[in-house]
Amino acid sequence: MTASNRPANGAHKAAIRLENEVQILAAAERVFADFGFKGATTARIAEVANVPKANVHYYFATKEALYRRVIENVCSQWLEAAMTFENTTDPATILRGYIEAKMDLSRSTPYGSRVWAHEIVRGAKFSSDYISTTVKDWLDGRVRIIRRWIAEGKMDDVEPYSLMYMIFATTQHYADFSSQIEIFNGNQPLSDAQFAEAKENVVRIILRGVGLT
Amino acid sequence: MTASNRPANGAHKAAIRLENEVQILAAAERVFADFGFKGATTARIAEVANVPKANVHYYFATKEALYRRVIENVCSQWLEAAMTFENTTDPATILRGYIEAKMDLSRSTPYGSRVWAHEIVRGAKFSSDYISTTVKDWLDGRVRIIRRWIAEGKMDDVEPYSLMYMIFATTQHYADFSSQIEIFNGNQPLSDAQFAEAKENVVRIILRGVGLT
DNA sequence: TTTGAACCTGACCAAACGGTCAAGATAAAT
DNA sequence: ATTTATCTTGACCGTTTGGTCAGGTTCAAA
Repeated sequence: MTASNRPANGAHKAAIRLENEVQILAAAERVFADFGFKGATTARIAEVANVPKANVHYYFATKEALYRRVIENVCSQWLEAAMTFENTTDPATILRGYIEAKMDLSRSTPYGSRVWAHEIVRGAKFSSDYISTTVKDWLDGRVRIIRRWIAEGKMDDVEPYSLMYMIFATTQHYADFSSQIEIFNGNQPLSDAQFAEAKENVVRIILRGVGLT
Repeated sequence: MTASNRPANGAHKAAIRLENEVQILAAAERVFADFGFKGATTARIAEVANVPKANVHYYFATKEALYRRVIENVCSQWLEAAMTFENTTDPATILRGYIEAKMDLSRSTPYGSRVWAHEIVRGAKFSSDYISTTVKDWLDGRVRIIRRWIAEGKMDDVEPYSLMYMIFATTQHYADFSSQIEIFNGNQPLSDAQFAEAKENVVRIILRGVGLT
């Protein structure tokens, strides 16, 4: 663990650790998504990650510690998707960009969203600290931006929290409830074309709904 | 209690059974909502229902059977809320009525919604049969009604499934993610006034979003 | 009053679980 | 070459869990 100026110094061991951690975290995300915190077993996570169970506990002391790491990874991914709010174009473009980014995340990485869903439905027992600080600050910032748009007459006078909750709920629904959507779609996952249409519909209804088209 | 003031015809035994079943089902709904299928324990359900654990298994053979009953109860409640679609007034009134009924259910009985959320996020393992028959038939019926409204030029040409998913997601969000909303609201549950405002905002954004105002 | 069906429950069990550990294997530092 | 630190893993353990069961109680029909 010493800082070294020799490039090859301990690089192999470090690579092993990194690769194992990544592999275990990816497996944990899938298994927690499929079974929730209590339902997921370290044995199953080890099996998916293709390592012995004892090795999971070597890299992550407890199941809870592993779970917390997964939760944090998911949330930081979402906050990145919200960078569109920093742009200085018109509200319609900004909101469209955010909704589309959120929909794309539900499509590309649904597991993380489902872990988050399990966690919140269960009462946010492990993540309430994180939500009440980092996430709340972020949300309040966006709400202020929306209030400014309303004050400037650029959009309808809607309650910004209601709007943001609608965006959260609708976009994440395509990840969290994908099994239900799949059944309604004749036991077929949404095709790329179907998903693109859904995305456009979501954007259109919300933008028009707040008077932005 | 003497035989004379007891109901005739074995009604007392039937009443005992009914009351115990109701009590256990109510407790199960709460516990499943808080912990999911795997995380919930029959011991905890028995404790909340105020009966010995063995009695839970006397009335419901397995934990899975109990869970299935809870799931079905929730869903049939939702289907009832959709009776508004049978009315013969204008689309705006019908949709408003449905959204409001769904929001009210999220407010009055959030536990059932959260059990459903756990179940679907986990992959609908126990409910896929029910969804692909009863629920799908119901949904397809509403979709046909919406398509007719569109054909008659009464509302915008939006994909009806996308619209219904948005209504599902947004209304159920207020039950399923209430712990998150509570944190964003300064660690206070939404007051009646706040919830009424949220409800009105949801109705307004969606109705305007599909061209119904 | 008798009889049998339905209800009740403390005590129990096999299986599954998160986590531990000792002993060995591998890589890095000296 | 030797030592030291990290990585690996099968075997193991105490606890929790869903479910069982025998023996008891209550109720209502005959």
